[in-house]
Amino acid sequence: MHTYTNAELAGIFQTIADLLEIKGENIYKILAYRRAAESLNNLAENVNDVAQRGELQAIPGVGKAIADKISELIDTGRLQFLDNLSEEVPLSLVELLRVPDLGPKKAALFWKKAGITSLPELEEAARRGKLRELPGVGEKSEARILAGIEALAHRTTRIPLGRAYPLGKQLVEWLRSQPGIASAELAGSLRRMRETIGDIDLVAATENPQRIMAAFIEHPLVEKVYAQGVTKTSVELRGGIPAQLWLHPPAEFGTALQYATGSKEHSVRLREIAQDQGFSLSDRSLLFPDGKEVFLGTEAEVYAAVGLPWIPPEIREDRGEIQAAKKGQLPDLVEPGDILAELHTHSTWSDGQASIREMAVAARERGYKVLAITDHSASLGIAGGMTAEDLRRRKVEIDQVQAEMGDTLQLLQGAEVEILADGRLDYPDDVLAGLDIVIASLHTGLRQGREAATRRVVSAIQNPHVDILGHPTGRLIPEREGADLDMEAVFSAARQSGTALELNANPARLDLSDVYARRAKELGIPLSVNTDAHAPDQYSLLFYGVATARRAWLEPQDILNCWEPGQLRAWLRARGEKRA
DNA sequence: GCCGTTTTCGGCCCGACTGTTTTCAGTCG
Repeated sequence: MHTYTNAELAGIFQTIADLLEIKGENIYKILAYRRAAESLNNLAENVNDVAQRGELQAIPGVGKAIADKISELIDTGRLQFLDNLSEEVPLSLVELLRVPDLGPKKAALFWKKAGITSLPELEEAARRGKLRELPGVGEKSEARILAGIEALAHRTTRIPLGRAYPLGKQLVEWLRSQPGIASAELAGSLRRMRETIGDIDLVAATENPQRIMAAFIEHPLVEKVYAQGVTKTSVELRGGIPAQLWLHPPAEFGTALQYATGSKEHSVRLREIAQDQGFSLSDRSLLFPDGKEVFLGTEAEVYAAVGLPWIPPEIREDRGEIQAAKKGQLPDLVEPGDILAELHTHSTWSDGQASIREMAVAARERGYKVLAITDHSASLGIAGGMTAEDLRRRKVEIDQVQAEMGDTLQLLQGAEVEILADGRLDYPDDVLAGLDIVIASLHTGLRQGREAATRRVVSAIQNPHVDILGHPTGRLIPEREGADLDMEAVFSAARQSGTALELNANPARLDLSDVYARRAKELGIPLSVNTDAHAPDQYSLLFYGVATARRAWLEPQDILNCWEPGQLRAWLRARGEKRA
């Protein structure tokens, strides 16, 4: 019995798809492997559990053949099919596909005609000018490949949302300010608000693309121009972030924006529906068999054309949104304005940079009705954690600020208490009982094994004083994976005790992830979207948390922070009474 | 290889751009 994470299995099937593609296998077979891999990545439940129940074929895109392969991997830790395949096609060829503009056909060519099987060999051949001797490869291609290899070496794979979004927004606003631009929007994974993005996609509507493109490549953020066309231009921004701008006439803006937003999988589904209804859908238009072409200026018209309501970009991932839209059952997604409470903040009593009063005033200005001050507990020395005595003194200050705020803002006495290495909490129960709200979080010992880490988190969840599990996995994007947790065990414990799970809004965390948060919702576990603000300006990070909550299909009733103060206090009180 | 209120067999999305080409193949999103 071998255990794999969903991502590991997905990676194996992606590799199989890559190898088959280099081999020149039927494209639809390859797509089937890719679809199965994508599906595994989107699966919130661990695939080992699904396998144990014998329900692998219930996973979308997994049929008998792939289900058998998953079972073989879990049973034996190996896959005969892959072993045989890699005898035929060297595994190391897969890394060539990471080079931009180098696909399976070129990889096969380099391998068969020049004996190249790895990235270093490819680089060497390109340097010596050997590639240009091959059919269909010229000097330009050779230079591009060399440049691509160099770019790979110093590119941080995917870009965190928090880094890309401000840049994207700046460019969109610049576009909108240009004369002759009818509209401009973010597109791609950035508009869908994925936690990391590959490049910044922009779409704008204009009748004068030449002039806009010319101005775009002169923008101060643009460092390099990869490719420039009339409808599409690819550039690299300062800091090595790739960006693309598509320009379309205003009449085509709807189809263009839909197309550029994706996801690819979502758009494939839309096109299938269009095909069924007897027309084809492209980024330009709807095309009917009699040659009639229909242009659509808004996305809503595109969706209406295939008989669907407009679908919010954040859920366009082919994770059931098309089916839900067909049935008129799209979720009523949470919006920033629905958030009435911030339940995870720090003040100068631990590692925050602002006083309780400053945090409270700023919260009131944002229109919040409830603010919890949740400073760190003592053992987190690096963050100036508070002793029980500190808590008593802080209470006096919170009470003072509360008196100043009157009934405009309700302050909650809280703490973010460490979950210690052995699973105990950093404050004794009688101290926890004296607080209005308790968040329990992991900050240390994240490299413990799966069993120990899970036991730790589960025991914190089961402590009746704990209301919210803070940033549950402890991951940091992009550099740290987070604790290796058996998430199903965590969910099951949370469901049983009614403990809420946090969706930490900091773009470096976004923890729980969209996939896990959606799973939690499905299980009826309450979620709490918080910024973990250490200063008033960090309240604005809420935007990223809400976006991720939307990706998780969360509605206001699923989130503590959207509840009216009375309902929230009643929930906290009820948990308090259960403790007593 | 997957999948089905048309189907268990025969489909499976579409177009732009680039480079190396005299009409197209490969890559990308």
